[in-house]
Amino acid sequence: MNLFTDLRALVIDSLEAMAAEGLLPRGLDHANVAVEPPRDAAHGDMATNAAMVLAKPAGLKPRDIAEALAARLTADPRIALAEVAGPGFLNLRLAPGVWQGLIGAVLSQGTAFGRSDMGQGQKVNVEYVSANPTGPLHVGHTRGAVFGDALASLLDYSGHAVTREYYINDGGAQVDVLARSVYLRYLEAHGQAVSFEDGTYPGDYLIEVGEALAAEVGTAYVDQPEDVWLAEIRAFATERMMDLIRADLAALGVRMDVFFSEKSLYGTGRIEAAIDALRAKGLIYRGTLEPPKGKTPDDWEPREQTLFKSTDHGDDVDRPIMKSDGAWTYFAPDIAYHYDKIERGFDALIDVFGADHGGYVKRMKAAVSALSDGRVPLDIKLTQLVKLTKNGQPFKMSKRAGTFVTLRDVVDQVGADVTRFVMLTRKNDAPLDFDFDKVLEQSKDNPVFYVQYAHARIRSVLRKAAEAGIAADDAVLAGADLTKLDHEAELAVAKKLAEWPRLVEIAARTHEPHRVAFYLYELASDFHALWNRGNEVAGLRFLQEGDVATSQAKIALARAVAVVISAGLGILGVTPVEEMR
RNA sequence: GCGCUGGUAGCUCAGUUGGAUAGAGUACUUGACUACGAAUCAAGGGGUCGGGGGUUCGAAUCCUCCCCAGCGCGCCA
Repeated sequence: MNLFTDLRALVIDSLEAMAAEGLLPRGLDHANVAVEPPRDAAHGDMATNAAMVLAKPAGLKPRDIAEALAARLTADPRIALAEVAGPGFLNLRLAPGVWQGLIGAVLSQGTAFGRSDMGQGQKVNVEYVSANPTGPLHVGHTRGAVFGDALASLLDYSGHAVTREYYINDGGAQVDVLARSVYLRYLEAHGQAVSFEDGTYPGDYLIEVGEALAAEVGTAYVDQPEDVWLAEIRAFATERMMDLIRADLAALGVRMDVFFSEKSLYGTGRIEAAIDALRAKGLIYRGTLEPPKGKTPDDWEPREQTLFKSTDHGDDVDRPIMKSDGAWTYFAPDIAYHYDKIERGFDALIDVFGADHGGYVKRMKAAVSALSDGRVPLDIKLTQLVKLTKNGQPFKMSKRAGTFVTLRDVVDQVGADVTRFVMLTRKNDAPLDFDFDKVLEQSKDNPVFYVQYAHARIRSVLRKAAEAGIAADDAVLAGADLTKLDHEAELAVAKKLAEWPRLVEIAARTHEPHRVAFYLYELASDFHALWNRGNEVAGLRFLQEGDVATSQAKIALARAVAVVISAGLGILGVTPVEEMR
């Protein structure tokens, strides 16, 4: 139930009726007609720009159109008042029954209130995290993980068929480095002294992997050349790292549908097939790239390479897909991977990358555009850095990795729910400050607490109602006499609830789950405001002594707020709390 | 040099396919607990929306040119 789309439909119907009567030209384009909540509540509950949008094509004055439209709209029982304002806005005030009906709808639909069929079952693939399987996840991954996961949930909630996917970079040189690092730990487990040179990974987390390997193969690899053990240890270590990463994700409450191995693309003809698909479109050629202007590398020398003509699909320069030694560049398997997604039949692709991969966006979009002939849109969301602080001081510590703060460090300290919510209190492409003290602070400038507190207060009301013997399960509340909710302070909260389905669609369309977090904060704020007005106006308290019917109506409102908070937190992957501790 | 992402109140940030007088939090000032949880609420001041130009009935939002910051820029993924 989305009141805004309902009312927009009413406006469009009215405009068409006016056209039929000759008040407006026929066949006007209504695409830009909007019905929105006005910024200023004094302007009513909803406003439409219809008259201003249509004035020019209709050759009429905006206010004349608005007057005629107003007269027609007021015939609908939902419209209490329609008045023309400003340059031609039509401000609508809705009948109280509309808002009361909305509360009933929330209670009968539960957290499904706000679900949308906007996606129409479209198959969407959301790829996120995709960290190299060389160690535990760190804070940067945490933000991407939370963002991707919430975005996936949001798309699901708005009617898309979502696949959550992780691309395992197990095909490149970095897993060889991992294998060598584990080999050193393996030797260490056999009592040898080792040192981590040549960029090998010194983190403690590989100690147990080396020990496990030693337990499994004994001394078989000791003093053996690399070609004896590299492939074996690489497979062993990669598997261990993925176990570690899966456990990290689980600790954060992130569950993937698909783990896709880069390695599975090699030696199977799949990369070749993808490149051939591009070649068939005339997009693969041998050529030499110009050096970047203004920044020629010292060791630059012209080199002929196999290139992908990505400039045909919006990129700035063509991109190499094969090294001079004949091996694929990292871009080639990525092309093959996205080709695979396209062939799996997804209608839309989303990749969540760290901001340091920003330079990769255009070529990836070009590849998907080329491979799908422009049919499959690829949106790439970049997540900016997380600046960790504690007491305002830069925070650098890791129990396990030595050099970086891990996902586990964060979750262990503040919990998964707080981590997730805080990570979503910024737009994905803006840097995020994460203060270990602040996020646990119990005050209104901590959104996590503020929203949870509102939910806890509502649960408290329900407990009090139970003590007072007032029936307050959702079925009873949905059937309560909601016409008793007629105070403007109460209706204001109902109006905020009415925005939820609209907010969901906007957030889903823009791929911006942070909007959910901000909405929840606003909803909580409206609820806290109503709560406090009960201090002065006894009639606004949720429990009305000796008046079960009125109490039930007011509890219904509170419960509806809790339902929407639960729905929103559900999208963010956060569990609503019963009480604050 | 080019590209991407940002620049909004002292500080941290929102801002709806372009909509009315640009909003929160914080900080500062002042008020509200015989109350369903005052961990909350109410009120006040605080702005060249980085700058110029353009499109539009209307621009923080779209176009263009500059300034500043972060990131990236041919065989690393």
